[in-house]
Amino acid sequence: MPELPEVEVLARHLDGVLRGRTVREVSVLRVKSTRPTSARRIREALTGGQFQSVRRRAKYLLFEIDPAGNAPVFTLLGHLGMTGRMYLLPARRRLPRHAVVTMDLGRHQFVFEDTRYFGRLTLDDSALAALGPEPLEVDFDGDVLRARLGRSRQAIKVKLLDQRVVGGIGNIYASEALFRAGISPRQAARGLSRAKCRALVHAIRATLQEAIEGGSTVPLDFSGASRRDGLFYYGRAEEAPDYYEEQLAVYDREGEPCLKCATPIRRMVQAARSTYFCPACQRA
DNA sequence: CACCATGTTCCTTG
DNA sequence: CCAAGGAACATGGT
Repeated sequence: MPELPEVEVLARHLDGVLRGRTVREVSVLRVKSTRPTSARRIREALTGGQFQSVRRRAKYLLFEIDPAGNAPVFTLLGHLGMTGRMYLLPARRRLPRHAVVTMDLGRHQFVFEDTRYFGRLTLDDSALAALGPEPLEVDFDGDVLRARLGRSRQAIKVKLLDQRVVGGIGNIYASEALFRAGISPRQAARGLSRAKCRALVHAIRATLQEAIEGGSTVPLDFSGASRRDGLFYYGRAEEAPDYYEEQLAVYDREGEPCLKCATPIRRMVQAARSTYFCPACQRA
């Protein structure tokens, strides 16, 4: 689920529901999910604290917390991994099987649920330092991307997944942006011209922005209680229109006609991940 | 049983 | 030292 647009939509939602709320109690049900911070440190840091804001950086959620007492404001870092969800439930509501961290907020409880345990809720923010630029910031342009690609011979698709190059793009939007820009996912990063880099940046921004808007205009169910939700699988309310399928031009559409030229979409594997592309619109 | 999955990190190889 | 590839992490769906 979670690439930049999904995390952005979730961050806006959580900011609205958490701002000003006080943490009465914290339960760490899976020690793994807070590492390297211990469960005890998480409890001590958060208990009695108040949420000031929730923001996003790349695929990370940043919870600004004003702690109990006179201690300075600090940041709690969240990452959803592949299957993480974060949402509020009424107090005392039964927890899902894979709840990993919960916080008692009074009438509600905050739930971090994570089936595969790849996600994190931690005080360790060291991962932020290595992140590349935010793709939606104005200073991210073709020349910035080109400089970050450097002399690498690696395929551009693989490079877009490298969070040090640019932050927030995942496997779905990497394929989508390359299709939109008409660039072959196999293209060596160092071989992209200035013009191609500009086109790619434009495609990345448009793709991410549209996904954010799509997620913002649809009623979302962040608990995923309604099954069967495509990309916003954390995600889309059952009665909502089938937004996801309509949005994605190539991802998970192997064998289906290209929306531009009707050539069958192909799937291939790069760096052990699926890449989808149109062999006609995205020539090497 | 086989294969696949929206992510990150670590180990190995060249 | 670096770049690149692949496995590992863990669970569930098809």
